[in-house]
Amino acid sequence: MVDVARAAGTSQKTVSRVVNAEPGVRPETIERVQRAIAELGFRRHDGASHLRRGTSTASIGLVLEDLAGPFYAALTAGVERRAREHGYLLLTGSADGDAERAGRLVQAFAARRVDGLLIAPNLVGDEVLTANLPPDVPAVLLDRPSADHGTDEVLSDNTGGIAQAVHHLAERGHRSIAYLGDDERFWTSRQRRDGFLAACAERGLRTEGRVSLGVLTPERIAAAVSGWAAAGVTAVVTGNNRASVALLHHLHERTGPRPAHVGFDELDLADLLDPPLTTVAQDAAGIGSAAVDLLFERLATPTLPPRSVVVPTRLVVRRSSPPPDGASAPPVRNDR
Amino acid sequence: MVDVARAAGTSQKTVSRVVNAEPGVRPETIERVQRAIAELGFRRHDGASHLRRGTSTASIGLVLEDLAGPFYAALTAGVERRAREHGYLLLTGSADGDAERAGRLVQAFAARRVDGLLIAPNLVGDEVLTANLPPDVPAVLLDRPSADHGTDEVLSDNTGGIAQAVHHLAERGHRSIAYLGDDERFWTSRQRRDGFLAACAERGLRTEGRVSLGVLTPERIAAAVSGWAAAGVTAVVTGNNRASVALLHHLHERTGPRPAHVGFDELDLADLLDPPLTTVAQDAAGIGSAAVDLLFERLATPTLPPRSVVVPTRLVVRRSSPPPDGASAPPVRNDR
DNA sequence: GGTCCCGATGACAACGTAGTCATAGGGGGG
DNA sequence: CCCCCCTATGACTACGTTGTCATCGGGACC
Repeated sequence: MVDVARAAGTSQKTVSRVVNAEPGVRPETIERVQRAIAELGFRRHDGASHLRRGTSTASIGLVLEDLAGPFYAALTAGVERRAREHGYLLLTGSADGDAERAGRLVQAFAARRVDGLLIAPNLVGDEVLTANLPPDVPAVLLDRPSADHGTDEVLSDNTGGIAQAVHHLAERGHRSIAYLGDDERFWTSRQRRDGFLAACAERGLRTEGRVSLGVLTPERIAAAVSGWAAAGVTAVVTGNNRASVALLHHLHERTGPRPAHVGFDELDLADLLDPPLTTVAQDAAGIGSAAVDLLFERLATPTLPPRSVVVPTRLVVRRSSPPPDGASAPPVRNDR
Repeated sequence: MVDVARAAGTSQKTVSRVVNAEPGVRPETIERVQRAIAELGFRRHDGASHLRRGTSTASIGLVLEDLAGPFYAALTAGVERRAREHGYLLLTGSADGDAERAGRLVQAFAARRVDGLLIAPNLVGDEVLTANLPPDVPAVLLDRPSADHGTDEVLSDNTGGIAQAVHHLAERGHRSIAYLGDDERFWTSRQRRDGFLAACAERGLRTEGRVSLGVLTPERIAAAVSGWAAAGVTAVVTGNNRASVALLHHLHERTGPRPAHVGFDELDLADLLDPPLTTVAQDAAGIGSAAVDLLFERLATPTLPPRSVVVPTRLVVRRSSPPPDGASAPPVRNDR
């Protein structure tokens, strides 16, 4: 601005006025300053401006588990869209399963003075965040709750979504349903398993020996599926995208009767599979934009109590979940 | 730092020394300062630090077409990983097909004083970027060249990848191959079409009436496919992910003989489709990390001439590209 | 003509940090 | 015992910007 002022034959303060479109500058002065700005290629230094103004940086930080997965990509898109609507910029980073890395990201974002943080890594425990998150930086947890409920959070309706899957299968006549979950270090894996157990209990369905949670190795899946076949299982619910794909691979390479299958979380090509996969679709973009909304509300009113938003899921019935062999779908119950 | 200094009974400058681990501070002083930092919850203001130091902000800006697509998600992951290895933070934004929005993103990133820009939106013309990109901010174009070759660029080997697909089909005995491309406003759509024409010419294959480029409406695809069937087409190459999916949907809802199909760009579930789809896989993450490498090289040596990096593709043969009916695969030619 | 007021502009300080240089205190060598 | 040098520390200033207040000139009004 000093250089521009010299070129325009005015003071640095007047340049500031022109740059910020403040009133009370003569039109011809504005003209001179703008010409000088164009000639010198001047750009305002936003960092210095924020420093002096003491205002926010109009940016938020997003910590993810990984950037490439479709769920996180859709979530990021939802976050970025809503943030941009507010004129905010988005900083992103992925933890890649490393709690220390997540902590460093949180600290780096905080040092950049982001206005708030959105924290989604599923494999990282609370302790790292509470150790790294400065108390004056508002944060929203995504897709996972905080243990002490001190922060806002946005969750998928895991329990309800799994219940949708179980009820759908039960209404089609399945009486022996299994659950295949991902690594139990994922909170969502455990949460959805619990939802599965609850929904089965509500339906009076047995679950003993029908639940498998853990790292998705082909061996574990093969063992689980063959055990289930022996137990008369006719339908499987998979607890996330990766579990769905793992089961599909297993079934793909194997002959014999195919259990009905409902997958939690939508797959891009679900309707092109053979058979097209019935899924419980999560609204990843909706989770992202809801989180941004929570964050802005908290920035406006820091004294709000911690809130928890549950984003509904949607059952997308395709052809992978027919009634079991020999049974036709019973009439739909009317009590729900 | 002033507050910390008061609490520690020292000067602000000594706090700065402790924070930056500068030598020449007595251990007990360090101790006192660190205690005060912990008590007050002090964090250094990175923006002020960068301002005073006059150094870079250790951040780069990434402008994408959209954040949710699998190609862009993988690309972002590659960028973020490499940037983090250098201790850089990543700002992201999507243009969503809007050139003006892309320009605003470029300006916002430049005002934040990012050290460099990575620009990937495929639907946006050069003019917006040249109008918005300050000459002193290094930029790398991704997945699309610049018209005037003034900036570095990283491209997929579109021509070579399409040639891989054509040669693969030709070697299996196909003599009448068609190309289905996405909206021709995408530079990659046109580039891959040209690659298709060149590869067919090299093989002596006719292309008249076998190339369809444009918005992927079901109507256009149906018209193209039925036209091709009349022309004796036995194999189709699709020019990107969306074209592959569109064609798969069309084939899925239609009976009759199924042409062989090779898709440009990998699909997550390609091997679970029926039949599993032969693809030309792009290395999206490799494109991203190569772009970051180019950027850092230019930051180190601003006088480098503009460079163009072509990232190779990889043909993944699956079962959607068998020889045409009645033909067995001829022996593989040895001249290549 | 004097006073008041308003529009336009500039001088100065401050945001939080780090570089430069000065200074105080202490120990060793002459 | 004096001087020198080294260690530890602090005062001051600048980075680029904006808020505050002062100043200057001119026109309107009495």
